[in-house]
Amino acid sequence: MSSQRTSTRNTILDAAEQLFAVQGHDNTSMRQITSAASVNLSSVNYHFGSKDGLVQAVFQRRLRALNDERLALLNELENNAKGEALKPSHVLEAFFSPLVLHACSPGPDERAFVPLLERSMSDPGGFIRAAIIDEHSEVFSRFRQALLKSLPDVPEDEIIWRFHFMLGATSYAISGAEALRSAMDWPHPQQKEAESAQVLLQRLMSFLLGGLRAPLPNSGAVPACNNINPTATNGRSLP
Amino acid sequence: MSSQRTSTRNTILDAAEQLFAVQGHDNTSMRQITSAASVNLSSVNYHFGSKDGLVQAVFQRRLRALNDERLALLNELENNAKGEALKPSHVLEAFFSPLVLHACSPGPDERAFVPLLERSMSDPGGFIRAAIIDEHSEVFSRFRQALLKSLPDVPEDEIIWRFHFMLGATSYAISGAEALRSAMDWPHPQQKEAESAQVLLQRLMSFLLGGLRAPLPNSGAVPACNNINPTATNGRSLP
DNA sequence: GTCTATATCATGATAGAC
DNA sequence: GTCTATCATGATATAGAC
Repeated sequence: MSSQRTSTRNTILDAAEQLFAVQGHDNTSMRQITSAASVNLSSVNYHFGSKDGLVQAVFQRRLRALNDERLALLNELENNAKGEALKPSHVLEAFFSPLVLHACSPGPDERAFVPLLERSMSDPGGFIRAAIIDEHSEVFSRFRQALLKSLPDVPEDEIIWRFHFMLGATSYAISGAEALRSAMDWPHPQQKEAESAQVLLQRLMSFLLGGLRAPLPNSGAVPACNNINPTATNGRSLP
Repeated sequence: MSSQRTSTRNTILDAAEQLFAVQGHDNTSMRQITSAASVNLSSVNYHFGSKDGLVQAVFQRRLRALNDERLALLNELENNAKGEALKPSHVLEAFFSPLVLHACSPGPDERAFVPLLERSMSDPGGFIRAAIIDEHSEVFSRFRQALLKSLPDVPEDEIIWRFHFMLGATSYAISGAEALRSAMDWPHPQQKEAESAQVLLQRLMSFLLGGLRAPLPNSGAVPACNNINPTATNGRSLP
Protein backbone atom coordinates (compact mmCIF):
# COMPACT_ATOMS: atom_id res chain seq x y z
CA MET A 1 0.00 0.00 0.00
CA SER A 2 1.03 3.61 -0.39
CA SER A 3 1.79 4.38 3.24
CA GLN A 4 4.03 1.35 3.37
CA ARG A 5 5.84 2.52 0.30
CA THR A 6 6.88 5.89 1.61
CA SER A 7 7.61 4.41 5.01
CA THR A 8 10.02 1.87 3.57
CA ARG A 9 11.55 4.49 1.34
CA ASN A 10 12.22 6.88 4.16
CA THR A 11 13.48 4.14 6.44
CA ILE A 12 16.05 3.24 3.83
CA LEU A 13 16.93 6.87 3.31
CA ASP A 14 17.53 7.41 7.02
CA ALA A 15 19.61 4.31 7.49
CA ALA A 16 21.67 5.03 4.42
CA GLU A 17 22.36 8.59 5.45
CA GLN A 18 23.56 7.55 8.87
CA LEU A 19 25.85 4.86 7.50
CA PHE A 20 27.17 7.09 4.74
CA ALA A 21 28.09 9.70 7.28
CA VAL A 22 30.22 7.27 9.25
CA GLN A 23 31.71 5.12 6.54
CA GLY A 24 31.35 7.06 3.35
CA HIS A 25 28.99 5.99 0.64
CA ASP A 26 31.25 3.61 -1.19
CA ASN A 27 32.43 1.85 1.89
CA THR A 28 28.81 1.14 2.76
CA SER A 29 27.15 -1.90 1.24
CA MET A 30 23.52 -2.27 0.45
CA ARG A 31 23.45 -5.19 2.85
CA GLN A 32 24.49 -2.94 5.70
CA ILE A 33 21.84 -0.44 4.78
CA THR A 34 19.00 -2.88 4.46
CA SER A 35 20.03 -4.65 7.64
CA ALA A 36 20.08 -1.40 9.60
CA ALA A 37 16.75 -0.42 8.12
CA SER A 38 15.27 -3.87 8.73
CA VAL A 39 14.07 -4.11 5.18
CA ASN A 40 14.78 -6.51 2.43
CA LEU A 41 17.88 -6.24 0.32
CA SER A 42 15.97 -5.98 -2.92
CA SER A 43 13.78 -3.15 -1.73
CA VAL A 44 16.48 -0.59 -2.41
CA ASN A 45 16.65 -1.66 -6.02
CA TYR A 46 12.90 -1.53 -6.20
CA HIS A 47 12.59 1.96 -4.75
CA PHE A 48 15.75 3.61 -6.06
CA GLY A 49 16.72 1.52 -9.05
CA SER A 50 20.32 1.10 -7.99
CA LYS A 51 22.71 1.97 -5.22
CA ASP A 52 23.71 5.13 -7.06
CA GLY A 53 20.07 6.12 -7.20
CA LEU A 54 19.89 5.73 -3.46
CA VAL A 55 22.87 7.92 -2.65
CA GLN A 56 21.59 10.57 -5.02
CA ALA A 57 18.25 10.51 -3.24
CA VAL A 58 19.97 10.81 0.12
CA PHE A 59 21.73 13.98 -0.94
CA GLN A 60 18.82 15.55 -2.72
CA ARG A 61 16.53 15.22 0.27
CA ARG A 62 18.70 17.19 2.68
CA LEU A 63 20.21 19.51 0.12
CA ARG A 64 16.92 20.79 -1.09
CA ALA A 65 15.83 21.62 2.44
CA LEU A 66 19.13 23.30 3.20
CA ASN A 67 19.11 25.47 0.12
CA ASP A 68 15.47 26.36 0.56
CA GLU A 69 16.39 27.59 4.00
CA ARG A 70 19.24 29.70 2.65
CA LEU A 71 17.10 31.21 -0.04
CA ALA A 72 14.34 32.00 2.44
CA LEU A 73 16.82 33.88 4.62
CA LEU A 74 18.15 35.81 1.66
CA ASN A 75 14.67 36.66 0.46
CA GLU A 76 13.82 37.96 3.90
CA LEU A 77 16.91 40.13 3.94
CA GLU A 78 16.18 41.57 0.54
CA ASN A 79 12.58 42.25 1.42
CA ASN A 80 13.48 44.08 4.60
CA ALA A 81 16.06 46.33 2.94
CA LYS A 82 14.15 47.44 -0.10
CA GLY A 83 16.57 48.25 -2.86
CA GLU A 84 19.36 49.06 -0.47
CA ALA A 85 22.53 46.98 -0.65
CA LEU A 86 22.72 44.33 2.02
CA LYS A 87 25.45 44.24 4.63
CA PRO A 88 28.05 41.63 3.79
CA SER A 89 27.79 40.13 7.23
CA HIS A 90 24.10 39.49 6.77
CA VAL A 91 24.60 37.88 3.40
CA LEU A 92 27.26 35.61 4.80
CA GLU A 93 25.07 34.61 7.68
CA ALA A 94 22.16 33.81 5.44
CA PHE A 95 24.37 31.45 3.51
CA PHE A 96 26.55 29.87 6.15
CA SER A 97 24.51 29.80 9.31
CA PRO A 98 22.03 27.14 8.12
CA LEU A 99 24.93 24.84 7.38
CA VAL A 100 26.65 25.41 10.70
CA LEU A 101 23.43 25.13 12.64
CA HIS A 102 22.58 21.89 10.91
CA ALA A 103 26.03 20.60 11.73
CA CYS A 104 25.46 21.34 15.42
CA SER A 105 21.90 20.13 15.45
CA PRO A 106 20.76 17.79 18.23
CA GLY A 107 19.41 15.29 15.72
CA PRO A 108 22.24 12.84 15.06
CA ASP A 109 21.27 12.13 11.48
CA GLU A 110 20.93 15.79 10.67
CA ARG A 111 24.24 16.57 12.31
CA ALA A 112 26.03 13.78 10.53
CA PHE A 113 24.93 14.91 7.12
CA VAL A 114 27.05 18.01 6.84
CA PRO A 115 30.44 16.31 7.06
CA LEU A 116 29.14 13.75 4.62
CA LEU A 117 28.25 16.52 2.24
CA GLU A 118 31.62 18.16 2.49
CA ARG A 119 33.41 14.89 2.01
CA SER A 120 31.41 13.89 -1.02
CA MET A 121 32.11 17.20 -2.70
CA SER A 122 35.78 16.34 -2.87
CA ASP A 123 35.27 13.11 -4.77
CA PRO A 124 36.39 14.09 -8.25
CA GLY A 125 35.19 11.15 -10.31
CA GLY A 126 31.85 10.95 -8.61
CA PHE A 127 28.45 11.46 -10.10
CA ILE A 128 27.49 12.90 -6.74
CA ARG A 129 29.41 16.09 -7.08
CA ALA A 130 27.61 16.84 -10.29
CA ALA A 131 24.32 16.37 -8.50
CA ILE A 132 25.42 18.52 -5.59
CA ILE A 133 26.61 21.46 -7.65
CA ASP A 134 23.49 21.19 -9.76
CA GLU A 135 21.38 21.43 -6.65
CA HIS A 136 23.42 24.47 -5.57
CA SER A 137 23.44 26.39 -8.80
CA GLU A 138 20.50 28.66 -8.05
CA VAL A 139 21.70 29.39 -4.54
CA PHE A 140 25.20 30.24 -5.69
CA SER A 141 23.91 32.55 -8.35
CA ARG A 142 21.66 34.40 -5.94
CA PHE A 143 24.28 34.83 -3.25
CA ARG A 144 26.97 35.80 -5.69
CA GLN A 145 24.82 38.63 -6.94
CA ALA A 146 23.96 39.68 -3.41
CA LEU A 147 27.62 39.78 -2.43
CA LEU A 148 28.47 41.75 -5.54
CA LYS A 149 25.94 44.41 -4.70
CA SER A 150 26.96 44.55 -1.07
CA LEU A 151 30.64 45.02 -1.91
CA PRO A 152 30.72 47.34 -4.90
CA ASP A 153 34.42 48.09 -4.54
CA VAL A 154 35.58 44.50 -4.79
CA PRO A 155 35.90 43.13 -8.33
CA GLU A 156 33.82 40.15 -9.29
CA ASP A 157 36.76 37.81 -9.69
CA GLU A 158 37.83 38.49 -6.17
CA ILE A 159 34.34 37.99 -4.78
CA ILE A 160 34.04 34.60 -6.36
CA TRP A 161 37.43 33.46 -5.20
CA ARG A 162 36.79 34.65 -1.70
CA PHE A 163 33.41 33.00 -1.65
CA HIS A 164 35.20 29.85 -2.57
CA PHE A 165 37.73 30.32 0.21
CA MET A 166 34.90 30.88 2.65
CA LEU A 167 33.32 27.61 1.65
CA GLY A 168 36.54 25.86 2.48
CA ALA A 169 36.93 27.56 5.82
CA THR A 170 33.37 26.65 6.75
CA SER A 171 33.87 23.09 5.66
CA TYR A 172 36.86 22.70 7.92
CA ALA A 173 35.11 24.54 10.70
CA ILE A 174 32.43 21.91 10.68
CA SER A 175 33.84 18.58 9.74
CA GLY A 176 37.38 18.92 10.96
CA ALA A 177 36.87 20.69 14.25
CA GLU A 178 37.56 17.54 16.17
CA ALA A 179 39.99 16.05 13.70
CA LEU A 180 43.04 18.20 14.08
CA ARG A 181 42.60 18.79 17.76
CA SER A 182 44.88 15.94 18.70
CA ALA A 183 47.42 16.73 16.02
CA MET A 184 47.85 20.24 17.32
CA ASP A 185 47.79 19.07 20.94
CA TRP A 186 44.80 21.21 21.64
CA PRO A 187 45.38 23.14 24.83
CA HIS A 188 41.86 22.71 26.17
CA PRO A 189 40.93 19.05 25.82
CA GLN A 190 37.82 19.46 27.91
CA GLN A 191 35.40 20.81 25.38
CA LYS A 192 32.35 22.43 26.79
CA GLU A 193 29.09 21.38 25.28
CA ALA A 194 28.13 25.01 25.17
CA GLU A 195 30.94 25.66 22.71
CA SER A 196 28.53 24.64 20.06
CA ALA A 197 26.67 26.34 17.32
CA GLN A 198 26.58 29.98 18.35
CA VAL A 199 30.16 30.28 19.50
CA LEU A 200 31.54 28.43 16.52
CA LEU A 201 29.36 30.50 14.24
CA GLN A 202 30.68 33.73 15.68
CA ARG A 203 34.26 32.60 15.43
CA LEU A 204 33.73 31.60 11.86
CA MET A 205 31.86 34.75 10.92
CA SER A 206 34.59 37.01 12.24
CA PHE A 207 37.12 35.11 10.21
CA LEU A 208 35.04 35.04 7.05
CA LEU A 209 34.24 38.73 7.25
CA GLY A 210 37.87 39.57 7.82
CA GLY A 211 38.86 37.58 4.79
CA LEU A 212 36.06 38.86 2.62
CA ARG A 213 36.90 42.47 3.36
CA ALA A 214 40.66 42.07 3.30
CA PRO A 215 42.68 44.57 1.25
CA LEU A 216 42.88 43.51 -2.35
CA PRO A 217 46.09 41.93 -3.58
CA ASN A 218 47.39 44.53 -6.03
CA SER A 219 47.79 42.11 -8.87
CA GLY A 220 51.26 42.11 -10.31
CA ALA A 221 52.85 44.32 -7.71
CA VAL A 222 53.66 43.06 -4.27
CA PRO A 223 51.24 44.22 -1.56
CA ALA A 224 52.65 46.22 1.28
CA CYS A 225 51.46 44.00 4.09
CA ASN A 226 51.89 40.73 2.29
CA ASN A 227 55.44 40.54 1.24
CA ILE A 228 56.69 37.41 -0.38
CA ASN A 229 60.24 36.58 0.35
CA PRO A 230 61.64 35.81 -3.08
CA THR A 231 64.50 33.69 -1.89
CA ALA A 232 62.17 31.62 0.22
CA THR A 233 59.47 30.95 -2.35
CA ASN A 234 61.43 30.72 -5.54
CA GLY A 235 63.97 28.19 -4.50
CA ARG A 236 61.86 25.06 -4.32
CA SER A 237 64.57 22.58 -3.49
CA LEU A 238 65.94 22.49 -0.01
CA PRO A 239 69.59 22.53 1.01
CA MET B 1 68.94 -7.17 -7.28
CA SER B 2 68.82 -4.03 -5.21
CA SER B 3 68.46 -1.51 -8.02
CA GLN B 4 65.55 -3.49 -9.34
CA ARG B 5 63.91 -3.50 -5.95
CA THR B 6 63.84 0.24 -5.49
CA SER B 7 62.93 0.72 -9.12
CA THR B 8 59.90 -1.53 -8.83
CA ARG B 9 58.96 0.03 -5.53
CA ASN B 10 59.03 3.54 -6.91
CA THR B 11 57.24 2.55 -10.07
CA ILE B 12 54.41 1.18 -7.99
CA LEU B 13 54.43 4.26 -5.80
CA ASP B 14 54.16 6.59 -8.79
CA ALA B 15 51.40 4.64 -10.48
CA ALA B 16 49.44 4.33 -7.27
CA GLU B 17 49.69 8.02 -6.52
CA GLN B 18 48.45 9.01 -9.92
CA LEU B 19 45.51 6.62 -9.79
CA PHE B 20 44.64 7.58 -6.23
CA ALA B 21 44.53 11.20 -7.23
CA VAL B 22 41.97 10.54 -9.91
CA GLN B 23 39.88 7.81 -8.38
CA GLY B 24 40.54 7.89 -4.68
CA HIS B 25 42.41 5.15 -2.93
CA ASP B 26 39.55 2.81 -2.24
CA ASN B 27 38.13 3.04 -5.72
CA THR B 28 41.48 1.95 -7.05
CA SER B 29 42.25 -1.75 -7.19
CA MET B 30 45.65 -3.28 -6.93
CA ARG B 31 45.14 -4.73 -10.36
CA GLN B 32 44.78 -1.26 -11.81
CA ILE B 33 47.92 -0.14 -10.08
CA THR B 34 50.04 -3.06 -11.12
CA SER B 35 48.76 -2.86 -14.67
CA ALA B 36 49.61 0.82 -14.92
CA ALA B 37 53.01 0.20 -13.41
CA SER B 38 53.60 -2.84 -15.62
CA VAL B 39 54.55 -4.96 -12.68
CA ASN B 40 53.15 -8.11 -11.27
CA LEU B 41 50.14 -8.12 -9.03
CA SER B 42 51.94 -9.83 -6.19
CA SER B 43 54.77 -7.35 -6.12
CA VAL B 44 52.75 -4.84 -4.16
CA ASN B 45 52.17 -7.37 -1.43
CA TYR B 46 55.83 -8.24 -1.50
CA HIS B 47 57.03 -4.66 -1.21
CA PHE B 48 54.35 -3.10 0.94
CA GLY B 49 52.76 -6.02 2.73
CA SER B 50 49.21 -5.03 1.86
CA LYS B 51 47.23 -2.45 -0.01
CA ASP B 52 46.97 -0.35 3.12
CA GLY B 53 50.73 -0.43 3.41
CA LEU B 54 50.98 0.90 -0.10
CA VAL B 55 48.68 3.86 0.40
CA GLN B 56 50.45 4.73 3.62
CA ALA B 57 53.76 4.70 1.77
CA VAL B 58 52.32 6.91 -0.96
CA PHE B 59 51.35 9.55 1.56
CA GLN B 60 54.46 9.38 3.64
CA ARG B 61 56.75 9.91 0.69
CA ARG B 62 55.26 13.23 -0.37
CA LEU B 63 54.23 14.40 3.05
CA ARG B 64 57.68 14.15 4.50
CA ALA B 65 59.11 16.23 1.67
CA LEU B 66 56.35 18.83 1.99
CA ASN B 67 56.74 19.25 5.72
CA ASP B 68 60.50 19.36 5.49
CA GLU B 69 60.07 22.21 3.09
CA ARG B 70 57.76 24.06 5.43
CA LEU B 71 60.05 23.60 8.39
CA ALA B 72 63.06 24.77 6.39
CA LEU B 73 61.22 27.98 5.47
CA LEU B 74 60.23 28.56 9.07
CA ASN B 75 63.74 27.91 10.29
CA GLU B 76 65.06 30.40 7.79
CA LEU B 77 62.58 33.03 8.96
CA GLU B 78 63.45 32.52 12.59
CA ASN B 79 67.16 32.64 11.90
CA ASN B 80 66.89 35.88 9.99
CA ALA B 81 64.83 37.64 12.66
CA LYS B 82 66.78 36.74 15.75
CA GLY B 83 64.49 36.73 18.73
CA GLU B 84 62.08 39.18 17.15
CA ALA B 85 58.49 38.07 16.55
CA LEU B 86 57.83 37.11 12.95
CA LYS B 87 55.32 38.88 10.78
CA PRO B 88 52.11 36.86 10.49
CA SER B 89 52.22 37.12 6.73
CA HIS B 90 55.61 35.49 6.62
CA VAL B 91 54.55 32.67 8.90
CA LEU B 92 51.51 32.00 6.76
CA GLU B 93 53.56 31.97 3.62
CA ALA B 94 56.07 29.56 5.05
CA PHE B 95 53.26 27.18 5.81
CA PHE B 96 50.90 27.55 2.89
CA SER B 97 53.05 28.46 -0.08
CA PRO B 98 54.76 25.06 -0.40
CA LEU B 99 51.35 23.44 -0.62
CA VAL B 100 50.01 25.87 -3.19
CA LEU B 101 53.16 25.77 -5.25
CA HIS B 102 53.13 22.01 -5.25
CA ALA B 103 49.52 22.08 -6.35
CA CYS B 104 50.45 24.27 -9.33
CA SER B 105 53.61 22.37 -10.11
CA PRO B 106 54.30 21.38 -13.70
CA GLY B 107 54.84 17.76 -12.72
CA PRO B 108 51.46 16.07 -13.08
CA ASP B 109 52.01 13.57 -10.29
CA GLU B 110 53.21 16.21 -7.91
CA ARG B 111 50.29 18.44 -8.80
CA ALA B 112 47.78 15.67 -8.40
CA PHE B 113 48.93 14.81 -4.93
CA VAL B 114 47.63 17.86 -3.14
CA PRO B 115 43.94 17.33 -3.89
CA LEU B 116 44.42 13.70 -2.98
CA LEU B 117 45.83 14.76 0.35
CA GLU B 118 42.97 17.10 1.11
CA ARG B 119 40.42 14.51 0.16
CA SER B 120 41.94 11.78 2.25
CA MET B 121 41.94 13.99 5.30
CA SER B 122 38.17 14.05 5.28
CA ASP B 123 37.77 10.30 5.45
CA PRO B 124 36.73 9.78 9.04
CA GLY B 125 37.06 6.03 9.42
CA GLY B 126 40.34 5.86 7.65
CA PHE B 127 43.68 4.80 9.01
CA ILE B 128 45.17 7.34 6.61
CA ARG B 129 44.06 10.38 8.50
CA ALA B 130 45.82 9.12 11.57
CA ALA B 131 49.00 8.76 9.55
CA ILE B 132 48.60 12.19 8.03
CA ILE B 133 48.06 14.04 11.28
CA ASP B 134 50.90 12.07 12.81
CA GLU B 135 53.17 13.21 10.02
CA HIS B 136 51.99 16.79 10.59
CA SER B 137 52.26 16.95 14.34
CA GLU B 138 55.70 18.53 14.54
CA VAL B 139 54.90 21.07 11.83
CA PHE B 140 51.65 22.08 13.46
CA SER B 141 53.29 22.53 16.79
CA ARG B 142 56.07 24.69 15.37
CA PHE B 143 53.76 26.93 13.35
CA ARG B 144 51.25 27.27 16.11
CA GLN B 145 53.93 28.61 18.40
CA ALA B 146 55.21 30.92 15.70
CA LEU B 147 51.74 32.34 15.12
CA LEU B 148 51.19 32.78 18.82
CA LYS B 149 54.33 34.85 19.16
CA SER B 150 53.58 36.87 16.07
CA LEU B 151 50.07 37.77 17.25
CA PRO B 152 50.37 38.38 20.98
CA ASP B 153 46.98 40.07 21.24
CA VAL B 154 44.99 37.14 19.87
CA PRO B 155 44.14 34.42 22.39
CA GLU B 156 45.41 30.94 21.73
CA ASP B 157 41.95 29.46 21.18
CA GLU B 158 41.30 31.90 18.43
CA ILE B 159 44.65 31.31 16.77
CA ILE B 160 44.04 27.59 16.61
CA TRP B 161 40.55 27.96 15.26
CA ARG B 162 41.66 30.43 12.65
CA PHE B 163 44.56 28.28 11.67
CA HIS B 164 42.01 25.57 11.12
CA PHE B 165 39.84 27.85 9.03
CA MET B 166 42.84 28.79 6.95
CA LEU B 167 43.56 25.16 6.25
CA GLY B 168 40.06 24.82 4.89
CA ALA B 169 40.27 27.89 2.74
CA THR B 170 43.55 26.70 1.29
CA SER B 171 42.17 23.28 0.65
CA TYR B 172 39.32 24.67 -1.35
CA ALA B 173 41.60 27.13 -3.07
CA ILE B 174 43.58 24.23 -4.42
CA SER B 175 41.38 21.27 -5.02
CA GLY B 176 38.09 22.95 -5.76
CA ALA B 177 39.19 25.87 -7.90
CA GLU B 178 37.86 24.20 -10.98
CA ALA B 179 35.03 22.36 -9.31
CA LEU B 180 32.58 25.10 -8.48
CA ARG B 181 33.36 27.21 -11.47
CA SER B 182 30.52 25.73 -13.47
CA ALA B 183 28.10 25.80 -10.59
CA MET B 184 28.62 29.50 -10.09
CA ASP B 185 28.59 30.12 -13.83
CA TRP B 186 32.04 31.55 -13.65
CA PRO B 187 32.13 34.78 -15.60
CA HIS B 188 35.52 34.15 -17.20
CA PRO B 189 35.47 30.65 -18.62
CA GLN B 190 38.70 31.19 -20.47
CA GLN B 191 41.21 30.64 -17.75
CA LYS B 192 44.60 32.02 -18.46
CA GLU B 193 47.46 29.70 -17.83
CA ALA B 194 49.24 32.54 -16.12
CA GLU B 195 46.58 32.62 -13.44
CA SER B 196 48.56 29.98 -11.69
CA ALA B 197 50.61 29.73 -8.59
CA GLN B 198 51.63 33.30 -7.84
CA VAL B 199 48.31 34.95 -8.49
CA LEU B 200 46.35 32.32 -6.63
CA LEU B 201 48.81 32.51 -3.79
CA GLN B 202 48.40 36.27 -3.50
CA ARG B 203 44.65 36.03 -3.59
CA LEU B 204 44.70 33.40 -0.94
CA MET B 205 47.21 35.21 1.24
CA SER B 206 45.16 38.39 1.28
CA PHE B 207 42.14 36.42 2.37
CA LEU B 208 43.97 34.41 5.00
CA LEU B 209 45.63 37.46 6.48
CA GLY B 210 42.33 39.31 6.58
CA GLY B 211 40.72 36.44 8.40
CA LEU B 212 43.62 35.86 10.74
CA ARG B 213 43.69 39.48 11.80
CA ALA B 214 39.95 40.02 11.90
CA PRO B 215 38.46 41.67 14.99
CA LEU B 216 37.77 39.15 17.70
CA PRO B 217 34.20 37.99 18.23
CA ASN B 218 33.23 39.37 21.64
CA SER B 219 32.38 36.01 23.12
CA GLY B 220 28.99 35.77 24.74
CA ALA B 221 27.53 39.05 23.59
CA VAL B 222 26.33 39.49 20.07
CA PRO B 223 28.72 41.50 17.92
CA ALA B 224 27.37 44.71 16.53
CA CYS B 225 28.17 43.99 12.93
CA ASN B 226 27.15 40.38 12.97
CA ASN B 227 23.57 40.21 14.09
CA ILE B 228 21.62 37.02 13.77
CA ASN B 229 17.97 37.39 13.04
CA PRO B 230 16.31 35.19 15.66
CA THR B 231 13.10 34.57 13.79
CA ALA B 232 14.99 33.49 10.72
CA THR B 233 17.43 31.12 12.37
CA ASN B 234 15.31 29.61 15.10
CA GLY B 235 12.46 28.47 12.99
CA ARG B 236 14.19 25.64 11.17
CA SER B 237 11.27 24.39 9.12
CA LEU B 238 10.11 26.34 6.15
CA PRO B 239 6.55 27.29 5.22
C1' DG C 1 5.53 -4.60 -2.75
C1' DT C 2 8.15 -8.03 -0.47
C1' DC C 3 10.90 -11.93 -0.08
C1' DT C 4 14.39 -15.94 -1.12
C1' DA C 5 17.74 -17.51 -3.82
C1' DT C 6 21.12 -16.96 -7.04
C1' DA C 7 23.90 -15.14 -10.95
C1' DT C 8 27.87 -12.54 -12.04
C1' DC C 9 31.72 -10.21 -11.09
C1' DA C 10 35.79 -7.86 -8.83
C1' DT C 11 38.56 -7.58 -5.08
C1' DG C 12 42.65 -8.59 -1.68
C1' DA C 13 45.60 -12.04 -0.39
C1' DT C 14 48.39 -16.22 -0.77
C1' DA C 15 50.79 -20.66 -2.28
C1' DG C 16 54.34 -22.35 -4.68
C1' DA C 17 57.23 -22.95 -8.99
C1' DC C 18 61.10 -20.54 -11.01
C1' DG D 1 62.32 -10.90 -6.54
C1' DT D 2 59.04 -12.25 -9.90
C1' DC D 3 55.56 -14.87 -11.86
C1' DT D 4 51.05 -17.91 -12.50
C1' DA D 5 47.20 -19.71 -10.61
C1' DT D 6 43.90 -19.82 -7.26
C1' DC D 7 41.17 -19.06 -2.99
C1' DA D 8 37.88 -16.80 -0.17
C1' DT D 9 35.08 -13.03 0.28
C1' DG D 10 31.85 -9.57 -0.45
C1' DA D 11 29.77 -6.65 -3.79
C1' DT D 12 25.55 -5.34 -7.00
C1' DA D 13 21.89 -6.78 -9.43
C1' DT D 14 18.15 -9.84 -10.91
C1' DA D 15 14.74 -13.85 -11.47
C1' DG D 16 10.79 -15.54 -9.93
C1' DA D 17 7.60 -17.28 -6.19
C1' DC D 18 4.26 -15.24 -3.08
